Amino acid sequence: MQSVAVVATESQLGRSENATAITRPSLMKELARRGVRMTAQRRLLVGIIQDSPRHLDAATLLELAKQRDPGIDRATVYRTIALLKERGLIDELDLMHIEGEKHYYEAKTNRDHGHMACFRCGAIMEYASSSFERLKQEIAKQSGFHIRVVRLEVGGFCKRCGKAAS
Amino acid sequence: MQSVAVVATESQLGRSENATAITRPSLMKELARRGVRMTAQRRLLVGIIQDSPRHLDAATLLELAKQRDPGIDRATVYRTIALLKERGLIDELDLMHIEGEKHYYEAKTNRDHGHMACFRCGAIMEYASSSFERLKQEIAKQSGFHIRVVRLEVGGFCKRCGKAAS
DNA sequence: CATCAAGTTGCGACTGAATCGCAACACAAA
DNA sequence: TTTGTGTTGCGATTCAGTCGCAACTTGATG
Repeated sequence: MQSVAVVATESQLGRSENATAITRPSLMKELARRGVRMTAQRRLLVGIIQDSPRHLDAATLLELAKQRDPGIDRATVYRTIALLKERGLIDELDLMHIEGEKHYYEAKTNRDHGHMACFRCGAIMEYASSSFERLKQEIAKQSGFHIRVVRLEVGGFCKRCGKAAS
Repeated sequence: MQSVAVVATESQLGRSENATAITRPSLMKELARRGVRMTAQRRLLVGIIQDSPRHLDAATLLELAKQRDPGIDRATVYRTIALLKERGLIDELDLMHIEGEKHYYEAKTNRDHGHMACFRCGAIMEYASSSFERLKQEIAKQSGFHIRVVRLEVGGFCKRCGKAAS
């Protein structure tokens, strides 16, 4: 049995060619479709999340948003994150708390993927594979659990840092 | 290809019979073996973690410890948790933040396992399987990543609650 | 078994993420 | 345009976790 994996650094996600491409459906359209009231602030925040090549934490998202709307408030950022999370449009990550206790967010992709965080250099890599999909199905089947969100995080040392350490 | 899984509720962990038993090596002995200085506080905290059938958060651990040593301090609890975490003797969980932002801890078992959290009833189930082991190995092999910790968390609805909802 | 340096504890002050109630405001349906 | 409902900004607040420091333990050593 072979499995095809997608291993990507943050900025490469979606450009991998050895497996099903990873894509992000439009958050804005999804919200409109579901009849969620759109405000200038939400459009701004959702746009930033959608277009970000990095995993954003709430404080960074606020900073980026302030560059375009200096009046935007922290509470609005948290409320918008909660909105997107409840509706399953973004995923929340801890990235193994590699840098403090904050949470990171990313627009949900068509394929679930895990995150590997290097304790030494801080690199974040994403990993999607058919084995991961199979594991999810197995969990659902064997336990009768109805899966809504999956979070797979791996901490350790990346190839480079693993070598450097030994 | 078949995989043998261990599905267990919190209190059943380790009593499953359809797969490799899940066991917890003695934290106390491990610490002694590694030459870590033992104090009354550490012995108390480590004992509580080791024997707990539940996943403990820092505040609960502090409460339990205070029943036997009222003078014990929050900072000591956090410092002991950090000590055990650094040495890879306990795992840190979020349990999908099903109840606030706190972290939960459990003594590391001989087998990695994921946690399923039911958004409706709050039940926590553990899941270990050979597919999970295979996925870990695949990740390590394909990306050259040296895995230290793995966290697999699944949020959704348990069998009961899934039925009740529909 | 007394000594003592190094490691650990308790304390209180502090940080930083996240939440809340409320009055002012904006959206979109009519 | 109007209007009611949902959203925002603000400031105060909560809550988990951290830190510096003086007092105290531990366990290695003679």
